[in-house]
Amino acid sequence: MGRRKIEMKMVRDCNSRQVTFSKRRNGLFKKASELATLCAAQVAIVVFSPGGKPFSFGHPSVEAVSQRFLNEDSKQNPHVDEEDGVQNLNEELTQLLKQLEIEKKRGKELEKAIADQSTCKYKKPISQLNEDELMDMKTALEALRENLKSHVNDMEASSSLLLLNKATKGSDN
Amino acid sequence: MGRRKIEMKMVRDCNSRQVTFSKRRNGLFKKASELATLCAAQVAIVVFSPGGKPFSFGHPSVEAVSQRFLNEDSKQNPHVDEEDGVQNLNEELTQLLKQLEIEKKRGKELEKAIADQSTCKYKKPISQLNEDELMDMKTALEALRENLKSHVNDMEASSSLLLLNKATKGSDN
DNA sequence: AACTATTTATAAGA
DNA sequence: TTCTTATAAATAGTT
Repeated sequence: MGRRKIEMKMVRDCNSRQVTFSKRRNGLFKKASELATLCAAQVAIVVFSPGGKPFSFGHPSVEAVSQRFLNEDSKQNPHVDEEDGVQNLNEELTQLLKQLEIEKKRGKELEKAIADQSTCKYKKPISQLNEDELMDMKTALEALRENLKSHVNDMEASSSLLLLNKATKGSDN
Repeated sequence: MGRRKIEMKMVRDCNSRQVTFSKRRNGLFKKASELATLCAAQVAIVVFSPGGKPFSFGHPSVEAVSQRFLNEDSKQNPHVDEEDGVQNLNEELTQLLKQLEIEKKRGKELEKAIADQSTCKYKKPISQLNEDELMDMKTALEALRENLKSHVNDMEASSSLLLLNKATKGSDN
């Protein structure tokens, strides 16, 4: 979003990557702040820079939001308004299908990354890889994990939908 | 950022607030995703809507990033040198491998849970939902499960590869 | 859920 | 690093 459109791939140059990180981290935190203000929402963000340095944003605080999130998680009950059953279902389903589209796209890149690894591009010991090679490997692994994570999220959403069904169904049974 | 500039105060109208929340939440998560991709950064976001409904984004996962954040916190060891390439990257990889295991485990549990629920749920159509919705949902679920399987396989392969590398590296470190 | 008129974010460059 | 600026992207209000 600037002088040129950039590809959505890891920025190669170490310096540029750091600059991009700083700028975009600021942007992200600003957006989060606005979301919290405009919508009276609670937001928590934790980011690790490529070098492993932690940054965080929280409204009202990272800790408060985290705790609430963990509590909800242990409740096991998605708690959705029964009146809006179908409506919510549609929205969640739409969201879910959107995610699937994104994942399919990302899947292509993933295959490529895996292929690269398998074809002994990285058979050297890790300690002998140069920085770029390490970043490649790290990115490939993260992409892999991100891909699974998305599917896990999808499945969680589906799980919620199923629970919702159960609740809705229960009301007229 | 649209037809007009808006004041940075809570949106009064309940409906508008919900719309704004949805739009901006999507925007925030997209930005987070881009930051992760472009900069090889780890990001976790948790948001509660004005209605109290939780949403989250994580790369590689909310849990992984949170854990790492909490670890760093307890270590009270903020000595991270952004320029220290290989050493840090090795640590990153170790971290990622740990997280990989967590995700794999989690994914399998979810798969089982979904399987249990879906066999129970789809024996009978739910009266409040129309046929299209049900079909979509079923299709989505089936696709998701297949995708998860293949990606878990990918991850296992990749994980083995990296472990092999690490073992090799151990001998000369 | 789409569509634009605008505002905002930001990639390059200084 | 911080500022500038041309351009891409996000989004507020609208349909």
